[in-house]
Amino acid sequence: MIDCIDKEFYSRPTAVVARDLVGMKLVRSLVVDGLKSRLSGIIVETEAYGGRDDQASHARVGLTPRNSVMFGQVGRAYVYFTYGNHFCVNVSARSPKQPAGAVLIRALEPAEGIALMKSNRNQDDLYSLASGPGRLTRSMGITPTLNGVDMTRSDSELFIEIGRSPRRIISTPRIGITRAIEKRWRFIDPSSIHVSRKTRINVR
DNA sequence: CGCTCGATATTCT
DNA sequence: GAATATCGAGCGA
Repeated sequence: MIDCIDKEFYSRPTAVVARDLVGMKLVRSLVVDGLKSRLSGIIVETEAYGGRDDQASHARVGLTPRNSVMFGQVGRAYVYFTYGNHFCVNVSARSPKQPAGAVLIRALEPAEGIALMKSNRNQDDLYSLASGPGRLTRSMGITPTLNGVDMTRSDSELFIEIGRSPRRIISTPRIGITRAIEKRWRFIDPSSIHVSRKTRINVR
């Protein structure tokens, strides 16, 4: 029996959830050529995004069609399209007192279904497969059709399991934003090389 | 290796 | 019209 992370885990302050998700396993269940397949990776980089009080968050402007998952039930997938090319995946998480929040998953260390992930990315280099939010959604076949999916159920197409304990977790300012850069709400496992280029530069 | 640029949805100004 | 929770191609050093 494998543990799927439950709603209680996500019903805590978003930054705490973001930190605790490092080391957990993101699982994508899909059907390829009539066969049920499983893709997974250990989460090695996350970022927390809050509500009105977080000027870097999509939720800072209040509820819109795009960010509605951030205001809904915790433990749901928030998938959005960005920069004209890429998808990013978050899981909604927040303290019960807060109106909105989500954790952006920024990098994975590939675990299961690596051959299919390589095929999805048209890329053979293991270290480039899921080292970045746009890369990991592509390698795992995550698109906005999964927006709103309940990630606390192991029969969902996308969910998170207990993984391993990272040796160490570092926090730094978030990447690719211009507002609220003082918040150190990015969490990474610095022992993993499966991280974005920008991350590595920052850690060094 | 580092820099610039294109892709172009959603939202903001 | 401009900015954005990004990535990879193309180019020059």
